[in-house]
Amino acid sequence: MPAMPKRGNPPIQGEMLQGTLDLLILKTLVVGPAHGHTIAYAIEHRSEDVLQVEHGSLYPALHRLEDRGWIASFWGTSENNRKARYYRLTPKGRKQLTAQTSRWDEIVRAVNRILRPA
Amino acid sequence: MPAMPKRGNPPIQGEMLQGTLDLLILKTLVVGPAHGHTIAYAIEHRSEDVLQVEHGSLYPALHRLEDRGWIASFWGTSENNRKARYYRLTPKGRKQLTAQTSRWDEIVRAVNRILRPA
DNA sequence: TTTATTCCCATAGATTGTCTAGTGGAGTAA
DNA sequence: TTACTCCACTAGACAATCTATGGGAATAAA
Repeated sequence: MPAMPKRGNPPIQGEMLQGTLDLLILKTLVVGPAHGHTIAYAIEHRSEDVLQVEHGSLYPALHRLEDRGWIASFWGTSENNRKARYYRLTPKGRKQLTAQTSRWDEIVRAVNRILRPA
Repeated sequence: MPAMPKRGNPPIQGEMLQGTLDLLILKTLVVGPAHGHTIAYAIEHRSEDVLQVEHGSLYPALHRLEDRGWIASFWGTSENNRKARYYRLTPKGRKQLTAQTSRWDEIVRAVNRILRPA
């Protein structure tokens, strides 16, 4: 049986989330380390299911962020007693978060200037 | 000699503009038909040079939008007396503009909920 | 004990949209 | 004639995502 749709409007995937996933992951890790599943769930939940995070996007993103030194990983045990790879924000990642947040704000302002000129 | 940098922060290209270009083109055409050069200039100017539109992105986007029936094209003569392909918004494109605008707003709200929880 | 289910990590291949780096033609100015 | 600007367009590379899997390990059900 196919899964029931979540609710409300169709969730947003790649198409418009592009480039934003990294920012959202960094932000999610501010409160403390987390593993993949938790990160994806947090983003979906805190966006009220508007944003969807597919596994095929999540793991490449995590590896990408780790390669760049913005997050670091270690093995641990999840709340459900499963082996899980935890990610934590590095100092470099914290700077990135600040930078990417203002970049995001700037883009939103710029797009809105076009969509809704004064 | 290399071109001088425009001004202020580095302009935003693809990386974060992704998926937004179509929306911006549609919006630009609301006031009337325009050709490629004008469209790119309008987006850059009205965003106060925050958004950059490369030709290598612009023309594929225009062809894409035309394929989908959201814009239509015709040959004309530019203000500088050059042959130019003008694009105009179709009724279908007008609907798309409305849909994509609220979609954009929804994404911005969702991302902001994560970046700045209440 | 066996089987099914859930949790978690991970990858391969296709697709999409962008970028870089050009080509070419036609009007205009030097 | 030459150089320059305006305008359209393309090829090839690249980056981030998606779809569709696979697989291991803990738990629950049979």
